[in-house]
Order: sequence, then structure tokens, then C-alpha cells
Amino acid sequence: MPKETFFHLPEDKRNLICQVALDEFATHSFDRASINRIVARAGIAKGSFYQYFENKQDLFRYLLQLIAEEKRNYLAPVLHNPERHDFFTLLRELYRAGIQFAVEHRKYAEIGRRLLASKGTPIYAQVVDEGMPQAYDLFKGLLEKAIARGEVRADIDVEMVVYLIAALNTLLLEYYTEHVTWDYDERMFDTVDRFIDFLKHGLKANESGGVSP
Amino acid sequence: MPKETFFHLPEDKRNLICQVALDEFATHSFDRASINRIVARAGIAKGSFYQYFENKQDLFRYLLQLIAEEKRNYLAPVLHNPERHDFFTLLRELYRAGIQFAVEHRKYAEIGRRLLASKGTPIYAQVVDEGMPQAYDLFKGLLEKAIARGEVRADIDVEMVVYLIAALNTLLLEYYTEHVTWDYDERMFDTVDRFIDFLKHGLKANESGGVSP
DNA sequence: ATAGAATGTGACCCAATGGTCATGTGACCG
DNA sequence: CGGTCACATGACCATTGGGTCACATTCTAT
Repeated sequence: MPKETFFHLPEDKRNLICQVALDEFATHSFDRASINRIVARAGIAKGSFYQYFENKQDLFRYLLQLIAEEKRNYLAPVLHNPERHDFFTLLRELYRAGIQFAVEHRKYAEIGRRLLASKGTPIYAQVVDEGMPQAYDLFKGLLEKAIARGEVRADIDVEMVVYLIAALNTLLLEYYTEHVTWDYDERMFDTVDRFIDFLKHGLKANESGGVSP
Repeated sequence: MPKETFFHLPEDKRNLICQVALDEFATHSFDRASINRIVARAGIAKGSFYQYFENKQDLFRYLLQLIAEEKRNYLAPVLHNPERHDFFTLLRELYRAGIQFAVEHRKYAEIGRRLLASKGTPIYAQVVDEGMPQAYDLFKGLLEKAIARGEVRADIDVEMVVYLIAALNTLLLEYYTEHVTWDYDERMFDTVDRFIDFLKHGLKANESGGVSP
């Protein structure tokens, strides 16, 4: 985490450094992100950078923290009282909130995506091990309750489905932003609904000859 | 692609260089893979390396070609006569073959995974743009035929489902190798079947109160 | 005004990398 | 045997990066 000196800086200078760094990490993998470029763009001396942050990873962790905090603002309302929704509606809201966060914080989303994709690199091992179990536990808890309430089939492999639901979260965002749009509008609701429909009913044609659901 | 000199080498020397390079690219991202390490481990002079390959990317592309050729051996039998299977059985076979390839060629699988995950890096843009449309077109063709034959719901968003089916291919492998095992045995059939079941029927509990399918 | 603390500076350090190039070696041929 | 060609060699080059450090400047308190 940043040193005291960083927090002594005027706010606009702090923001500038963070914005420049966010740009850099959103544009390049961790390995290719360059402190030389960051300091040049932020207009600070390189030595000063090390007065604010321990090292490159320290900066990166700080940014990840900012990102996580902001994302929490989007997810918290949905998770405020999960019992008020059935499982699929809750999932729909979680996915929707995730997309809203991403389209309103594009750089944050890209940094998160790069981080997840960096599995098998040193930075992943050093930074990621914590946040994942929480997300898994959340989905698992929700799924088990939904099974108990009869909303979700009881004959599924819970671990596998938890894994899928979490992964589909990422997939949905990627599909929407790469194949549909970066706008937060009707199409987003459309796309999320189609994903949820797929999750509910699968692909198989109904054998009675009618349309599935 | 490699220079003539590479193919003049004794076969065992060629194989050694390839094996060492495969190790390197399976262990590190493209950016972190080091030619210095490769030549040291292969016991060749660095200058010699550049007599065999144009540069790092040339070597990488050559390895990718080897990988693609080997993978084709696993997929070709399944795709030999797709009409003999219904859509879900065909998909099951494709997924199964993909896992078999991966567990029998672990390094190849890891290199492929790293490459796909490297979206947003220079190497991805330079190497990947071709292979993807083919895979998409394949899945799309199969899906459209399945819809026409009444095996798959006609009310789905084809583009989206093609995207999902392709992505689930990767997810299935990741889930199996990280959460189940690297062995090619009963559990693999089990896991694939559960994935296919999910694809067919989704998660929603059957409203008539019985078990879904 | 002055001293000390806090902060700013950028040249430098060291390591590592991909790639080059002048030279060396060995096989082959006439 | 000498010349030529194909290949091998590893020191070198240029660049880049993360991080350091001796010095400079600014701020604050007395």
C-alpha cells in the first residue's frame, strides 16, 4: 500500500497519478506496464514515485483495491437482501450490475480482465489468491439455497455449476462488450435475459414440439 | 517459419530444440519466455538459433503449427462424418476429444491456454486472428443444422450460443484439469456428460415437480 | 532568518532481453 | 592440399526496465 507521502499530496495530483496508472495497466499486461511511462505521463520524478509506492506491485495492488471498492458499490444493492428474489432473478441482477460497472468503468473492467487472464504468471499468484474463494462461496451459498427452495434442479453437480456461473459472469461481459456494444441500454437487458434463459432452460428442443419455455 | 538450416539439423537435435522451447512457452507467457534460456537448455549457440528461426515469434508460430496439427488428429475422427450424430452427442465427442488431447499433451494445452488468455497483448493480435473464425464457423454450422433438424431450440440467439459453446469448450477443460484430475478416465466421461446435460436442460427445476430430464 | 524535516529530482545502477556480427570450424570437392 | 560453403560460436550492441541514491528544493516551526 502507498506510503504516507502519497496521501500528503494534493488531491488532484494523487488523482492524476492514479488515472495515468490506470491507463497504463488497462493498456498493457502487468509485465509490460512501465513505470517509466507512468512517471513521464504523470509528470513526476521517478524517484518520487518510490516515495509514494514501495514498487510496481504496490501501486498495482492499490489500484485493485480502488477497483474492488467501486465494484462493491454496484453489487451491494443487489446483495442487500438476496432472499427477496428467486435465484435466476438474483443472478440476472448480479450479471446486470456487473455489466453496468464495466461499461461505466471501462478501464477498471479491462484491468480486472487482464488480471484474471494472467493466471500462470507471477503477478497472478501474488495478487489473486484471496478474492476468488469469496466469490465462489457467495455463488455456492446462493445456489444451495436455490436448490433447497426448489428453484434449481437438485440433481446437478454443485461445484461444477458454481464454477460455470462464475465463469459465465466473465463470459457475458466479454460477449456483450465485444459482440454487442459498450453502451448500457436496452440491448444489455436483452442480452442478460438471453443468458439467463440459457441458464434456465438449456438448448435442447422441447420434445412435445412446442417452444421450450 | 523456420529456415532451411533448421530442417538440415539431425532429427534428435531438432526435437530437443522444440521440446525445450515447448517447455519454455508452457511455463511462461510469451513476453517472459526467454530465448537465452532456450538456447542454454538446448545447448546451442545463440547465433545458431537465429540461423534456424527468424526471431522469437517465428519459433512460437512454428510450435503453434505443431500443436494445431497434433490437435487435428484428435478432432478429425469426430468431425469425419458429423451427420451420424445428433448435435449433443457430437458436441460431447468434440469436448471429450479436446480433453483427451489436453491430458495427453499437457504442454500443448498450456501453451494454447496462455495464448487465448493473452488477448490484449501484441502477440495475440499478431498470431491469433486467423484460427478463431474457423472454429466459430464450425460451431455455427453445426448449430444451424441442429436447429433445422429440431434438436436445438429454434428461439435461441445463434451468435450468442455459438460464442458460449466455444467458450464452454475452454471452461470444461479448465474445470476438469483444475478441479477434477489430469487423468483420462471415467471421471472425464462423467464430467463431460454433466456439462452436456447442463447445455441441454439448463438449471431450472422442472415445474411438474419431478427431476428435470 | 534559520535549521530541520519533508519532498522532488534525474542521472545512475544493474540486470535482462532480443537480436547482430565478426570470427571460427568442419565437411566436402576438385 | 587449398578453397568454398554451411554451420557454429559467443561477445557485443542497443534498448528497456525496475529500482537507488546523492543532491536540490520547498515547507514548516521556532
